Amino acid sequence: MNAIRERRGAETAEAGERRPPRRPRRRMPESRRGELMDAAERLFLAKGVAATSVDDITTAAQVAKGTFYVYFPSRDALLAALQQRFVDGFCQRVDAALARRRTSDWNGRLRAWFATALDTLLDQLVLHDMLFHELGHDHRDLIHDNPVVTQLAALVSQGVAAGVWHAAEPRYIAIIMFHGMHGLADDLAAQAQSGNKAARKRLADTLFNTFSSAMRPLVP
Amino acid sequence: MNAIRERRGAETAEAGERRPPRRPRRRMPESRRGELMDAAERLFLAKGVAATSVDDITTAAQVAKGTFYVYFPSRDALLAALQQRFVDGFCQRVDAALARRRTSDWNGRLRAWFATALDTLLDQLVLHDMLFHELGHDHRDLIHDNPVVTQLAALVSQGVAAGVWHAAEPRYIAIIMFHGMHGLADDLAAQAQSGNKAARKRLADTLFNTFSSAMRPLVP
Amino acid sequence: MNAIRERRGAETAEAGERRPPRRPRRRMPESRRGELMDAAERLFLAKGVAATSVDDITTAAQVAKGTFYVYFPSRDALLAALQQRFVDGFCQRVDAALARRRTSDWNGRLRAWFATALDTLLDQLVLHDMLFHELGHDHRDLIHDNPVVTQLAALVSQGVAAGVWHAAEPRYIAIIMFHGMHGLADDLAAQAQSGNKAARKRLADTLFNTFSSAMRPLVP
Amino acid sequence: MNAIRERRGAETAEAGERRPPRRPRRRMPESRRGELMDAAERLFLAKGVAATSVDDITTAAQVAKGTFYVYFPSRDALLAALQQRFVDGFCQRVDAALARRRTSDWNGRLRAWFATALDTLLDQLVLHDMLFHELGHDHRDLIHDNPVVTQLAALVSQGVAAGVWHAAEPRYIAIIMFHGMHGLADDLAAQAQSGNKAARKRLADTLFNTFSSAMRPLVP
DNA sequence: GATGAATGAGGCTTCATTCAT
DNA sequence: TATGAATGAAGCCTCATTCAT
Repeated sequence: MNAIRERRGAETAEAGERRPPRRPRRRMPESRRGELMDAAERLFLAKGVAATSVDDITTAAQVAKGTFYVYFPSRDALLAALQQRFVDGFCQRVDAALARRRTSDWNGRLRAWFATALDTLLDQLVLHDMLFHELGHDHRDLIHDNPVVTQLAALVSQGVAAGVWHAAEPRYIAIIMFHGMHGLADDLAAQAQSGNKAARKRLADTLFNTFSSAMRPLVP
Repeated sequence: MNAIRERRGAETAEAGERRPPRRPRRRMPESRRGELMDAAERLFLAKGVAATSVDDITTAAQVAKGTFYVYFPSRDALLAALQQRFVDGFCQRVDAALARRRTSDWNGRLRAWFATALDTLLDQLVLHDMLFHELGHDHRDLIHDNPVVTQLAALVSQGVAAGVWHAAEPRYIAIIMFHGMHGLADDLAAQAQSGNKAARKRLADTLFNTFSSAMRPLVP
Repeated sequence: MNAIRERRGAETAEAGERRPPRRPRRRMPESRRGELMDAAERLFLAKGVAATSVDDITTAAQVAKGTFYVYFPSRDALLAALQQRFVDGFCQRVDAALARRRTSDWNGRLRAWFATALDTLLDQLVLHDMLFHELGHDHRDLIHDNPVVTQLAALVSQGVAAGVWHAAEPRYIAIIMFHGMHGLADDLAAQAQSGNKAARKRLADTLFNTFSSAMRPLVP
Repeated sequence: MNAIRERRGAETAEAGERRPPRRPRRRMPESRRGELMDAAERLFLAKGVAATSVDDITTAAQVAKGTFYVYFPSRDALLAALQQRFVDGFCQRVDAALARRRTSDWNGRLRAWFATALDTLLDQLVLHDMLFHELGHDHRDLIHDNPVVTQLAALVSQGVAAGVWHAAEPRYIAIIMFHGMHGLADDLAAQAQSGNKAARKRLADTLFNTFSSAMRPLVP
């Protein structure tokens, strides 16, 4: 706080015309917090994280600027909340997909992994990039020390243990898979084809073929 | 690239009461632009792209603020120049490495590609990330329409044409290779092992084995 | 700095209509700094320190808001500068007045001290109060560990040593004198009579009589 | 006055993720107003008037923010109430002390005035300064048109009328006394000696001696 | 070419106060 | 009475960029 600059409101008052009536408040308590996050996500997508101000967000969410700070201590806190929400959603979707296959169906699960991850990512690729690339380094660990990579590495290890795959370094393979998948998704998006289902299938197939081939045991 | 330079201290001049008049420096005016780029690169590395102002850059480069705009039309233009410089350097190194192998030595060239790319990237991974991740979306096309990927795709295609490899989608494979390599590099860096030569070798081997295995022709 | 919120100017650009021509800058270099201090002083006097914003100040000084921060690192820094200027001026005036009397003219010098201090204070009493009362405690030491009090205490001590006055605690007396004088000045100002020369004289007389009487040696 | 109270810790509740619902407290509603004043006083002392928000106060008083406005029309009103409470307490203490002396014991009463005023002030000097210096000018009239000064002036006048003292301008003398006493109190506090009983006595003696000497009738 | 004072459009936060419940 | 979510006006400060010298 400043040395002086006494609390406002007092001397600012001057004339008696105290603030005009505001528009109705206290709408349905449908989580103002979630509404702010949604609005922010929409704007980030539309004009970029950097170009979106708190003002933009509150305007879009139809609340007063000050309301933002009722729900988030700072603009950065919103970013973090959005990231967490993204990762949680991603993991949930992939988990669910894998859970629908039998444990012993190794190739089926690997194929499902690629297909679901690709789908999930492409469905909100731009959002993902906004959230995780436009951020400082510190925040990107979420994607590096990723539960997703860990999960994938486990799948590979188990397949290797089961004798269906060969891989000297399961974790490395998992990383290559994850980032390879990511690169393809980016590429598709760069061609404005993220929505192209056939293209997605082709990508998933390429990934599956590439890695199942790469992990083909030497002695069949 | 000469990212490593004098390092004239932290340059944070504490804001003295009255700054002494800067002696008119009569260096080769040719070098000014490069000096600004070097200073910027140093600062970006040290405190991040977003946190570095034009003022910081000119102060570090020991020129007046206005001078910046003599050499760059805008702050963003400097960023672009830095990116270009990075990509050029990367390509040069990889090109040189490949050029040392016989054209027919496909596996040798692929192995060389991985090893060199990994080395080059790891040598300046932080800079790379600053330059290509902390940027708005518009600027990241450099990485998508990447000369590096194109070059790699060509290598794969030629190998396929020569009958030594099998790949239904050479470009996709190239993308997977590039991003897989990238992911491993990031991972190594995340473990603060970027300088570990043995680890680098292991990574390059994994990449080579994975993809040469993935591209193994069905009928040998 | 924020995690993101990339430097402005870039994406804010949007349309090509880059900032409109500004009004002529680079006026006479008649110390913009001093002009800002003067403007601030005027406003502080008129509406109070707390109620005066940086914006008000720059508007009054006819410079852009940003210009303020070219000359002062913060609003508080301006306050400090203003205080220093005030104390310096006060001391100078009183010193000059005392210097015009012979050293041996003890009563003359005491009388001169009261008259000059009262005058100086009353001439800018409101300013003084703004500057030193509306401030946090830390800043008020300027008035406590005051060069003025010290100087006054010295005068008393010397008079005592010379045998013309009696005072067991010269420093205490000096403090009482200083604050008593201050209280009378405040009182006069509270009656909107700060400009009343006759009243000032009466006050100075009262002070002189009171204290010369209080310090009358027991054995004349 | 009950400035010293429970002292429930620093009250800075760290802003937890979700605040637990405050249990509806059913205290004597009568005490609420006083509790708010006490909390405010504690906070003002601890962090300054300007740095203390209504929110801080209600949090410390363990009531909802809105409750504040049930008891005070504005933040300023609280300040005024606090000032009034202070002045009342001061006068009461001094009155009580004077009442213990015989009316005709002029010097005894003057001495008692100095001693009591000094004690009272020093006991809560910081609070006094917060309340009366950190305020805008408008509010400081309480100290100018001071009941304390008025009371003191009356004492002097009566003493003069009784022929025991000489003073051309009783009111001026009273002002000088009051502010001189104040200055000495500040000085003692500035040396962190407010609690030093011996020092207080010395100050009171100095004041009494100074002024009884100053008011010594010319013809004894 | 160089310079650096000046600009002014924002950005982020804070907080006194209101009012539906 | 009591509550606390919501408000929105202001405030301070940053910084890319311009331009007279």
